[in-house]
Amino acid sequence: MPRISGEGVSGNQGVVLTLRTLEALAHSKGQMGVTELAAKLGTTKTRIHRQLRTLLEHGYVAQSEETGRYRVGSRLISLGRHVTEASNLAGLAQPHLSKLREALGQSCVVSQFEHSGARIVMALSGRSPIEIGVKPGSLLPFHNSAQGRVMLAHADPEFRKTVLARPMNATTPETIVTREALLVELEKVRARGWATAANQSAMGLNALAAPFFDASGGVVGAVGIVDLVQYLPPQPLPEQLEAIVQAAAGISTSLGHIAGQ
Amino acid sequence: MPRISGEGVSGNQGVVLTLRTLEALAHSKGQMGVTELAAKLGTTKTRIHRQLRTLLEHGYVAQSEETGRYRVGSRLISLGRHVTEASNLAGLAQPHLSKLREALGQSCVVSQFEHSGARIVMALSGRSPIEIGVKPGSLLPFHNSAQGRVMLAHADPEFRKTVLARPMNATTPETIVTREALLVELEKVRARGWATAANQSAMGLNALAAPFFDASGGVVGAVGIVDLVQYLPPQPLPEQLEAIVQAAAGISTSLGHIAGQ
DNA sequence: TCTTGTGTTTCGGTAGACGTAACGCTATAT
DNA sequence: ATATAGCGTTACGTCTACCGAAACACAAGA
Repeated sequence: MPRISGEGVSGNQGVVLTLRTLEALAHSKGQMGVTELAAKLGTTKTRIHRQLRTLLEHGYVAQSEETGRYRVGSRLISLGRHVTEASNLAGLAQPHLSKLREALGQSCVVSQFEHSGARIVMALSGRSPIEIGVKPGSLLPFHNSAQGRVMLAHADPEFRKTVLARPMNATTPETIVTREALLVELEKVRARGWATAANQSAMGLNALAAPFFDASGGVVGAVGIVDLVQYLPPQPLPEQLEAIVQAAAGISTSLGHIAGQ
Repeated sequence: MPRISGEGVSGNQGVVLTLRTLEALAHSKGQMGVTELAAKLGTTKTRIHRQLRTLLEHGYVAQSEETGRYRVGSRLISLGRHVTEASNLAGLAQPHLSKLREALGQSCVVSQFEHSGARIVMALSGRSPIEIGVKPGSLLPFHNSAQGRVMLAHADPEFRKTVLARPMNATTPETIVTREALLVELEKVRARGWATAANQSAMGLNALAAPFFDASGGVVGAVGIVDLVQYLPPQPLPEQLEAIVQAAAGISTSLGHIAGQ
């Protein structure tokens, strides 16, 4: 007999499987097989297969012609574009960034997590007559920038592993370029929730960054300040730390993240 | 008796309604009611309501506490982020942009459609010693930029209407600032598939842009070139037109768009 | 106060989704 | 070569979980 509604369980239950399937496909960078999905989602192959058939027919997923595995489809991408546009990271982060600039007077930056690094989304230049900052649209490497490090530290462990396997170039004599050293640094960063990068991308330059997260707990991007080491020491001032952490927390909240993991 | 599979109809059918519901919510900027959704999707209130209940329980949609209407939820936003990241407009467009720069030697730009204007995603500067271009991350207005105009011309008619109702500032004496004149220009742009903007954002400057689309046929962004009017006349050269249109078509194809609307 | 609109709930019947099990097929290992 | 193991896919009968029509509770106007 059907459980009508009562409490807790209600509505369609096939739907949640579908959405979890799409989530799994979206989170996995490449393609996924039926069996793999069934195992990951704890259900039978048949169910997954039927769902995928339907999704395939409507263009939400696509199937590799040769391997038979499935990947995100064009219609889902289109949906994703509309959704992210509605959420609008730049607009959401702007008040927090302005407040940060107001409080510290230094160059402030918001960047977004991408698989190839930290993409600068927005920047406000500091009050100092000397222009220190990064250009919007540019991509910061994971290994030698505060923004990149703090994202990598909070990213999916498996993804972190693949990044650490990539070769790292030294932009200064002090740049961390060995897998082991960076691993140690990242562990420290993850534990305290913020990262610095003194003399890492250029001598005399430092940055301080903290991550923000969305509702699912995944890291979306980072907010940070950039300045000369003289004004932003390797061990940042308490007010700088507090301001950054607060700004990051504010953006997280705006993104629907519930504090406390 | 169940129609097993046969041809045409197969798989779950509740799923497609759910996804169409999410699409409807994503496309409408604000919130939507149960009745409204039911009418739009051609089904009963009951069905929609149950779907929404399930989606609500899992965080894919959110419900306004006071009006009872529904909007996109945090978890869907998170999904959208992952999906769009996987599609990666910047990476996709890069080869086409490089080819364009190669062919014309002028400053080339890719921008993405946003509700407040054309957001510059990527730019390559030209071969000329004089630096002409736009900075990545900046936002071009709809009314006085070629990129903005070509997007607006191909955007949803209703959205175009709301944009045209907004006040427009004149950045040069020649800038089109009246609703009627812009409407005429947009109609021309839509018909021929490309836009220019000579002396519109600054005197002596011109731009040429063509739009690209995703699989659903919606405009995603535009690719364009920027140069002095001297080198990019109000009526662009045939080779410039051809190169731009080809680049745009190439990006469309990469995005899964099937040529011919 | 009556009407007309919301979003929400109930309820029985049925058709559509479910699991089990078998099918081709391709690679890998024997 | 041959056997094995894994993949994505299909078949089919059971049964459950979704569906539609109609009623409900509440809000806003007339």
